Amino acid sequence: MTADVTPLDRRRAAGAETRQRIVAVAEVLFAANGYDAVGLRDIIREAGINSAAVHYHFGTKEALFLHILRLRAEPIAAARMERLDALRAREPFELRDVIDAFLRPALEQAEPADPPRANYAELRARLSGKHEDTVRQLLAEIFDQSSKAFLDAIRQCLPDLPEADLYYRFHFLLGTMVYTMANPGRIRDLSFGGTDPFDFDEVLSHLVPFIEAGFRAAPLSKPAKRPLRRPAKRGKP
Amino acid sequence: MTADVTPLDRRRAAGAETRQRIVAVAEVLFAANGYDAVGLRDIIREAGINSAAVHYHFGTKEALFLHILRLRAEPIAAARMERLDALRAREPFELRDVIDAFLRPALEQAEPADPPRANYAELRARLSGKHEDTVRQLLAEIFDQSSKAFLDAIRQCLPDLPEADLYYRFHFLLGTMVYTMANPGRIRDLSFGGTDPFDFDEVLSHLVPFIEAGFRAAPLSKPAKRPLRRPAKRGKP
DNA sequence: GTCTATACAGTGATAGAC
DNA sequence: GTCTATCACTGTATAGAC
Repeated sequence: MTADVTPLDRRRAAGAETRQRIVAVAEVLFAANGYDAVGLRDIIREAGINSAAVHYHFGTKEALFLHILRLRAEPIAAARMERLDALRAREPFELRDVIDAFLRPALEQAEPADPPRANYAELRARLSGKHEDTVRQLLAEIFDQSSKAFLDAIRQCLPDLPEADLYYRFHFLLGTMVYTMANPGRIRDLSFGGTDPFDFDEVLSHLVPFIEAGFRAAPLSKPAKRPLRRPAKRGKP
Repeated sequence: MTADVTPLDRRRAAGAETRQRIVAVAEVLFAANGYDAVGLRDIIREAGINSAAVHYHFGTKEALFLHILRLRAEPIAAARMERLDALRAREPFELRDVIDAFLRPALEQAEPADPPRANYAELRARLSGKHEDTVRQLLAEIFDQSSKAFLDAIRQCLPDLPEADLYYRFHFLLGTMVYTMANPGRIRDLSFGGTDPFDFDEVLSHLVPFIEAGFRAAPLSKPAKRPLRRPAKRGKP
């Protein structure tokens, strides 16, 4: 039985372990120093392997990064859907709970972990503009489904809000979220140390009411260029 | 008189022209392709000069980029102060006008120009994370004065808003602004072409009411330092 | 003072031996 | 499946012409 472990099996096992070690080392370095500041040679030194091993397992440095980014982004999308399903289970739900369900999974990840790992915000923020298109495509693939589900939920809470306003305001929601996650400590600087560096529970307690009020602002309903179409009260297409 | 033009003067004039051409070429390339995607060799080829000329005038590629960024950022800060002064000349002013005065100069720059030039949002967005600290320092130097003036103006409009809430909400304001400027066309994607790609006047007409409503939301008015800590609500053993 | 020619140490990627 | 050797390319630095 034990003799069934062939040299090939042992190599495969070693390969899988090498792969894991590359990811573990790379994600910490990327998150701490940024994509461009980390050379492949830094990764291979820390992981005790050869440069070609990275290329064998992941192809390119960019692909390695995207692999890690996906690793941290997918749980966020999943957690959002889970929370939204929980809300839908006990309708009617409140707008603020929908907003909270969307934001919390993303902000939670910024908490420090042991063993240290990257979080989505750090990775997303520290990527150079060169790979913008690839990243945008990856994130669209991961987040589009849940984003659409949340747009539906918000629309359900605000049936009188014109579609254009809904999309604009969801866009603004994304802006505050990304900026807040990408700039922890920024609030502290502005306020001369008056607020906590990054307590995601406190951030959420400020962010959710802000966004909710924004969503509840009077819609534009401007008679100008293009009269905005009424959403036609779509319940289910 | 005309004989007073020495060879040195001619060299200086030529030098200034070279400097200008470097900036003109570099800012278009940077804005279009991103910092990392543009090599110094792309710039020198397009400008018809040698690589050491760039090194002579600006020292490093990063310094050249920061020079251009400053060139586009400073007018924004100046325009903000100008608009705020105009508001203060006819007090009392409205919160929405303060917000508009802050956002409009930044968004206006995104309009296309001829000859083509970079705008602040493109430059800021397309920089890699490697130079984050340097950029943050530069932008702080440029924007801190006007930001503080606007914080004062907002505080004047909302005298009952606690300081912590003020800073948080100003931070959220920055987030929506940066994200919107950095992602023109993002709204169009979300809404399947329902809204304009980048009409800064339309964007402002949506953004200003959203932000104003956020600022006017009920403050947290938390009694203790840390009331948000749920003592032992953890359902996990 | 301004700029050209040239060289240098670093990067990510790759071919091919083992 | 893993490694050595090497590639083309990057940003930077220096010497020296004008």
